[in-house]
Amino acid sequence: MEKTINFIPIDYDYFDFNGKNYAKIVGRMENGKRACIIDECDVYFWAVLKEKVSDNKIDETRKKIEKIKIKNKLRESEVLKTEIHEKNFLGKKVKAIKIFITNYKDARDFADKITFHEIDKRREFDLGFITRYILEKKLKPLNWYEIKGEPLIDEFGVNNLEADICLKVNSIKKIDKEAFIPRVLAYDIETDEFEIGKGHILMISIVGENFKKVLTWKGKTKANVEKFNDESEMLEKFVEYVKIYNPDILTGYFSDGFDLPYLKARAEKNNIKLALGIDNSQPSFKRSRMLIGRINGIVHIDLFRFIKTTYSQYLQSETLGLNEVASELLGERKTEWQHIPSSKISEEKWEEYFEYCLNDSILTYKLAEKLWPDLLEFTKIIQEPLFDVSRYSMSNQVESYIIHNTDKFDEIIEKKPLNKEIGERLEEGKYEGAYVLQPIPGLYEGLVFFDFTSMYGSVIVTFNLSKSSFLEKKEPDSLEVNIGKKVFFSKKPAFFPEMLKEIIEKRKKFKEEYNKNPTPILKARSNAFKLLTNAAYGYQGFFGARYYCREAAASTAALARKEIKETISFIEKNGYKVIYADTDSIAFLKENKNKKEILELLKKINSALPGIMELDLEDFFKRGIWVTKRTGEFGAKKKYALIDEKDKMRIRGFETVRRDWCDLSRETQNKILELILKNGNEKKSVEYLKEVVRKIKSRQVDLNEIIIKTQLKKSIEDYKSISPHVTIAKKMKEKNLPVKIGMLIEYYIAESSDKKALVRERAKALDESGKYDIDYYLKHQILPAVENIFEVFKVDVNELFDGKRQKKLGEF
DNA sequence: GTACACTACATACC
DNA sequence: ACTGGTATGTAGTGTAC
Repeated sequence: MEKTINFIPIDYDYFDFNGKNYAKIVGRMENGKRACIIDECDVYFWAVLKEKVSDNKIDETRKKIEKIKIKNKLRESEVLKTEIHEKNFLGKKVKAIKIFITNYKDARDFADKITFHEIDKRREFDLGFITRYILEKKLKPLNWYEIKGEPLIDEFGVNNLEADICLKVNSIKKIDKEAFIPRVLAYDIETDEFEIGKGHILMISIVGENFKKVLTWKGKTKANVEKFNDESEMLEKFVEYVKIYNPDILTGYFSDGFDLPYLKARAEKNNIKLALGIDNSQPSFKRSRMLIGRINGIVHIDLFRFIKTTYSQYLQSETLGLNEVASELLGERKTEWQHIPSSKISEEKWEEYFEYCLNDSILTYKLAEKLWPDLLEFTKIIQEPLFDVSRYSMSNQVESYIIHNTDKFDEIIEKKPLNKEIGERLEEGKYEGAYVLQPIPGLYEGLVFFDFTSMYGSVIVTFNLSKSSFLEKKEPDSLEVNIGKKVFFSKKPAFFPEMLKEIIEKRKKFKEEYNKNPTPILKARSNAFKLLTNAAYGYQGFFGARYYCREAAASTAALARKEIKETISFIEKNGYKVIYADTDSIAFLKENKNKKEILELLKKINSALPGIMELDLEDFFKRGIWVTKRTGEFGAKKKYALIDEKDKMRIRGFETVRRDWCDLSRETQNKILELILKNGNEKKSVEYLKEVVRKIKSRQVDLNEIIIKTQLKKSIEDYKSISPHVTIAKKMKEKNLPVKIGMLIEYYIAESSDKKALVRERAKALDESGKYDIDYYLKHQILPAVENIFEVFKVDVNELFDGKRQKKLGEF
């Protein structure tokens, strides 16, 4: 008996049954109950025919293809049928054979066997089944559908599923329904060893809506804390609570790489099953570059990964740890907790530890709520499952967007590059990128900043730069670009620039909508299109891209250079003095002109700009300072400080904004820049500097002011050059402290009897006692940060740092 | 023994 | 190797004088 449900697909999976592929999709119905639907779809790929193959030959080829069989240990696959279609491929009309097969996993093997002379290319054999399913059936994640289907009782093993209804799909119809709010459960674990599975899990916190718990087998029971006899009982209860809460999303912070694999490892050790899946399966892990943890029927989201890959560019945070990210996005910090061996934790201290653990889950839960609009919008726009979108890199997001938007263009999808092709692409080396104007150092009064809106994106659209419009040789009415050699692009609109044009238009539309009606959803939607726009250029220059086109990327940069240089000349021709420019922004002196005149200039520039290119007024600034490089007397690029008419500072490139400088030099430089920009001269800042120097020399500076933090970017053994932070990392490892790739190594530079000692030999971890090296902090932390600023005013601060006086002090 | 060029590395800008 | 190139600047290292 056919049943009808309203359904929102959340988690996508597939399985094989009798050699065929089936999609298994878990979601919710409007009453909040869980449903699972099972569906099949055509599985096929394309064989693109060479030009001018006769119909007879095509028929022969089809027959040959239809006879191909693939036999392996698991199954026997065959070609079900073939069809001939007129399609587009990279800007050309082509004839292609659509080859329907029984199992998508064998597509590549089939493709490898189709080597007939009449066939030019094979494509779309490298799409995942879920992607193919979503493309074919248009059952897009996190949209509402009316599903008609036959209830399943025990077919396909669905009787083991914790779902209220299971249907074998007959029909799918998109319907309009209001926003969906998922059931989210956040979790966090605390362990006594950092290495996965090595120690015990001391406690697990879980937080959902009106749901807060800490499970432990340590300390004492209290409100929200449940104590168990051992780790094993605690783990079993954790699974039980997840089942009771019945979440759509289970989320952690860095849980792909830590919490989930740790839980699984400890469950194994305790001989229990971590049956979190709705089919009672255990989490499974895939190792690509990093570990990825999947739970059947529940979307496991590692918020750290989503933030790192797609969200971090909005953030100011210097690290992407939970503490900094939560404090920036939520205005809340982690609870204080000093990690000590669990054997040394006293009764009262356990309570603090529970609080700490619970708070991590609370923050994670709140972050999930905060980021939900972004996750939702990204998923709906990219059209891949939430699980994948929350982990995709930007190039992956762009590529998936393309894949799910090719049907409008009737395009056959390009294949992923093979390793050999990637090698070749990498060998081509870099191409010339953006233009940066060399500034003349000085303090300037009254500045205007213009910038191009989505410059590279608008260049790609305006000049139609892409793999499909790239021409092997010059053609009539083609665009010629010099990228070291001459390359040509067709003017016939190609699908990549067309798609990007649409993305840019949507971004504009949703931004306007957001300005009228500022909801988080509209903001997320507009941001998603902005991110896609910004990533499109990098995508075409990325060696791993299906639509990689070095010539298009290099031409985008070349044309952007041309446009900004012409704009600079134009501004200068209109009597303005241009101070600085970088890639898509131009700074010039306002002089005695008023805002209206500046806007008129802008209008004049815009009327002459080609295509959809557009220059925008970014802001006016009261003052700005540019300094020299430390080596040589030229103005430094990418380093300047501004103050706007509301006295708000904007500092770029200076040590102040670099996390690998100690707070003392960052704060000193920041204060000095502030005093100069506010007062218009250096007088007060000299006094300020003198005071800082005096403090350093008289050892009045606190340890936390002089800590230098440097990231460990690879494993210790891989370093060819042993710098201070690597030395400290080594020492930490010897002391059995956790040393992981990506962590910030903290140290300070101490005095040493050996004056010739290298910096790394003087570097000390924070718990090592020592006197800070006055000379080092003066000459290597403060002086470099301020010297060039004072040089602008012809003030030589070197005498303040005189080494002799400092030595005298030390002798006392 | 020191000055200098060079490499390795980290981090920022857009 | 998992978006692009441009740029500054420190510390370590090898070499010329």
